[in-house]
Amino acid sequence: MAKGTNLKTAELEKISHLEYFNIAISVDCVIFCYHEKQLKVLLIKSDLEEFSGLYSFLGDLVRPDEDLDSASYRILRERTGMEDVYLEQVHTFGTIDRHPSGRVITTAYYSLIDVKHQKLRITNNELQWHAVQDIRKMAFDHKLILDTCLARLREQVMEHPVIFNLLPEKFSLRELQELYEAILQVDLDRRNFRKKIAIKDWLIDLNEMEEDVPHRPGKLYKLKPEFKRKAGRRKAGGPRVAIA
Amino acid sequence: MAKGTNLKTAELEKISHLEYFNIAISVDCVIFCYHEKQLKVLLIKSDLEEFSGLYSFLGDLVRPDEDLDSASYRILRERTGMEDVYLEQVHTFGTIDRHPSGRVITTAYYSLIDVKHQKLRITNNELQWHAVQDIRKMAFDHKLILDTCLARLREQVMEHPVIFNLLPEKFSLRELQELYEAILQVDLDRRNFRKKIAIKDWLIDLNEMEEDVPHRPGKLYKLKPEFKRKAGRRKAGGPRVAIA
DNA sequence: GGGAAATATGTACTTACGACACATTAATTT
DNA sequence: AAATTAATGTGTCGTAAGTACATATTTCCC
Repeated sequence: MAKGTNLKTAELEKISHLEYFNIAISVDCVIFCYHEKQLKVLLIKSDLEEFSGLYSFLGDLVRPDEDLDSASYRILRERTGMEDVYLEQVHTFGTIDRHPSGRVITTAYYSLIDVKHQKLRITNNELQWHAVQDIRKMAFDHKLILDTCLARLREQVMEHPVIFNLLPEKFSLRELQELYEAILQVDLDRRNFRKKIAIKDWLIDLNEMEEDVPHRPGKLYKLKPEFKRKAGRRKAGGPRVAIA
Repeated sequence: MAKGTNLKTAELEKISHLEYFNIAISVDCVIFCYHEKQLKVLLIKSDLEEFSGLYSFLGDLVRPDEDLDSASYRILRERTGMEDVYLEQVHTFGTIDRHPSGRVITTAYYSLIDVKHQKLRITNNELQWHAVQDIRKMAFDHKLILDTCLARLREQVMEHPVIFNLLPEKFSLRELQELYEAILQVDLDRRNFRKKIAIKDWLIDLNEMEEDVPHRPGKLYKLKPEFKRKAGRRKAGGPRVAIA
């Protein structure tokens, strides 16, 4: 009987027998961007017959010689050309029947990227951005993965300055507010919104103005460098004691 | 090239070749209890030479015919005799070198149990409860797992009524407060604490008193049934809009 | 130059948070 | 049985944050 993950010799022998370990492990990347006032994710059309016409997230099997986190970075790099992205593990999905071709356990990561970033290159033209709101069905259990990542994103956005990874370096407060509204699916009062952002003290006023907007331009801001967290093991940080 | 988790025939063939999939997957259970005014976890002494004298969490390899979640339930059932426990997935740890005997990716779950529960049976006398505060080093990367689960527990405890899984059915407000203090490692003001608990409206006043306490007994309460969440896929729930 | 459409800003009300002190009860000791 | 001890139980006030709400200003466009 196995005792913890303390694999004894007997158990190690099992590793060399396929029947005991025919579980594959993959990672799936839920890549969010913000475009045309909508929160979108990067999807690819499934090539399995079972899921014809449905889309799935980008994923791949984890290689024996790479860390789990590295696998998700690799996928991002290979598919988007971007190097320095916000990426966070969300949840691992492991029901027996989630993959029609066999037992595959997958770890989902979510990523936030600036869709206008210079380095972004979607080479594969089977890849498409889909507005989160419009997605009803997906291949595999990917709709569940999407919902789980969305819930996590909403939690994170309430507490941490991660949202800025979806925006270009310089942005206006209107853009920022519209992004919050797109993610949280609520309307926010402009004055209260600005008050709270001011209190957070996350932003630097660039003393520059928007350009090419059809009406009066707003001021541009950027995130203070100390709040830029790309990959994010969430800091354990002392609890703010609000009890419960 | 693999495309998502859409395994093509070519990729499925890889599944039948061990060299591509010699990654084992396990689950580890971080089982918390509350005893003698301390938050404790259930540990077992590692039987690997590399980790002699160190302790690890209970874990086991995931079987091909069980869900990932089921594997953690199985371990809990086998090791504690308990059936209906609070259990939640926390994080998956997948660095290459985390297990000295080979590539093992593990998904950590945390569990909250009432140490005085009638059904609790720790049969194996190699299993011991250790106060979280006293734990310095552990086998594998289990100290990291502990810290991650502790951080998650602290987050959860601030927002959701999960803490009651650590207490017996009936408890006093003092016990509840001491438990919050043990988990969050802070001192709480009794009056403010009671005020907030009252606002939450989680409790039923049983109109009973503590017994066998060395001084004035306090009133006993129990959690309202509608807040009892055993296994907890966290409800996605609409965001409370506090912006950011 | 006038109109349209956006930016920018402040106040009053309400609710939550945090610090803080004293009377009451029951068990224990004298 | 009276006094002591150690806990339970409760309320107020000042401060900070959250919410609702209206008007003046700037720039673009015609």
